[in-house]
Amino acid sequence: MNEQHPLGPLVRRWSRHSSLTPSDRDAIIALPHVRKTFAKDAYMVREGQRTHECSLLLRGFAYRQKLLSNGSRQIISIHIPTEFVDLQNGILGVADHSVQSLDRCEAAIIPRDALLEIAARRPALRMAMWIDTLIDASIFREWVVNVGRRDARTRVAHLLCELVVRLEKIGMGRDGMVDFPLTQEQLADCTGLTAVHTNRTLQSLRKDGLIQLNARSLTVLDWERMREVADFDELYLHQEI
Amino acid sequence: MNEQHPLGPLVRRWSRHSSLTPSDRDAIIALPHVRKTFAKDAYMVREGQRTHECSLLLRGFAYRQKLLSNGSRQIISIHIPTEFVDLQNGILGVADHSVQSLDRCEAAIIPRDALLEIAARRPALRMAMWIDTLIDASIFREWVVNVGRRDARTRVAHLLCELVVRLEKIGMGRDGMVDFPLTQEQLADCTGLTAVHTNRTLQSLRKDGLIQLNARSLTVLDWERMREVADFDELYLHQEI
DNA sequence: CGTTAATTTGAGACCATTCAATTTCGGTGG
DNA sequence: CCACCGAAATTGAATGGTCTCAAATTAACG
Repeated sequence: MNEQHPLGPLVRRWSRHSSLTPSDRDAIIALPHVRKTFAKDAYMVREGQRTHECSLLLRGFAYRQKLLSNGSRQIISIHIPTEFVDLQNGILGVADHSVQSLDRCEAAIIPRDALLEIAARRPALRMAMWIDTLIDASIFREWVVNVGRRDARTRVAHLLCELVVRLEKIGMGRDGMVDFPLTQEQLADCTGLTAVHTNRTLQSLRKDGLIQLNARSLTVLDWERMREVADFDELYLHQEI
Repeated sequence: MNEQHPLGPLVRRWSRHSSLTPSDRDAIIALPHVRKTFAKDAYMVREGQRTHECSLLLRGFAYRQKLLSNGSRQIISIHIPTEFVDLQNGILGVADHSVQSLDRCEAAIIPRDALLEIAARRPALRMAMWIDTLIDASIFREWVVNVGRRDARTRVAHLLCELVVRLEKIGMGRDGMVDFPLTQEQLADCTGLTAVHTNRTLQSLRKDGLIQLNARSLTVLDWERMREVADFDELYLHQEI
């Protein structure tokens, strides 16, 4: 029963962009792993650390960040369940940034060698892994655009759109409403703004009837107009379905 | 003679991060390809285009960009000789952004299927390709940090550092002096600044005796201090040697 | 229900932008 | 070789978006 198995979601994710044989699916399910729970704000990976395993997020949210010498930080990406938070580290061998949990979350820890081994033996799976890292990269590119060339309002709206779409893709959320665990300060660190200005920007989006955001819950009220305001085109997410 | 062969530089680049057997090297050299010259400012890849081939830059510089609905643009990355400008497109199948030449340049156009085929048969080469795309992604992450959380001066300095280091790695440049084909407007589109402010920022770096920049030539005069000013740590380039 | 974290508000300062004009530079034709 | 041209670089002044700092309010949590 893949449906109940902790690695079932990974099978489903990879099936979306790669065509897997039944035996590929079995190979995923057979991956050795241990489940691990992380408290809120726990480090899942530390910058500079050598990698021996990869973490697949099963429940909860996580983010990747880089700290600057002047004390500020930039969040590089947000991760939602069914995603690897550090697949690239498993390949490059050393983490060039940290990963932290956004809330209490659960992950399947898979030995790096086990992943490399199924990658070596199973063309479809290695392609699926590669594609995962390429989609990651595509999202990074869009983030460069977001922080580089969009004003605060558009920038924040774009990030919200991305998260809602990604959450809906994995079935977490309906009618534009999703669980939303980011504080405004974290939102600010995603968008390169200050927390204060992020607050004012959110108020502006609220006032215009575009979103509703409170108590861990985000709703996009007018998807049509939101998409417009956010300059949002989801092609870069490469999620055809 | 790999030294004279157009794909020789690719052998050398991949050898830096992956260990290749002689037969791997031969397989690279045997890749079918055609040489193609691009005029200055020519499109090498267009956003939305389906991919049938990948371009390896042999001479000259190129950049990837995204255009926004408000008319502005963000440059996503700069590419120098020996790099693929669109390896990820070859895998994902559709280009989510454009690639343009920065000056007159020359590329080896390799059929996508030929690359996929050596990737399928040669573990070391597929790993080398994957690593290339992962290093790309790592650079994107650093760019997010750069435009997101650094002020103009640090931001521009950081970009200059990155380019000098990457150019020196491939033997183009000595003693901090490199061929530099970016206009200030393009520099601005890399850093999310305006051309005017980029100009003032460069002047400030010049005034402080950090760089010399004119007529397609950039020299870092005080590498120690420049590194400091730029908040530059090259770990993210993943170029051990 | 107290305590801390998160959000909100206000006012002033500043970094970067905008717009417009001027100067320099690289390339081209006479 | 010089005159010319358009592109690139430079300068100035005014505007504005975002930041900073500090305080007040609200929400989360044990």
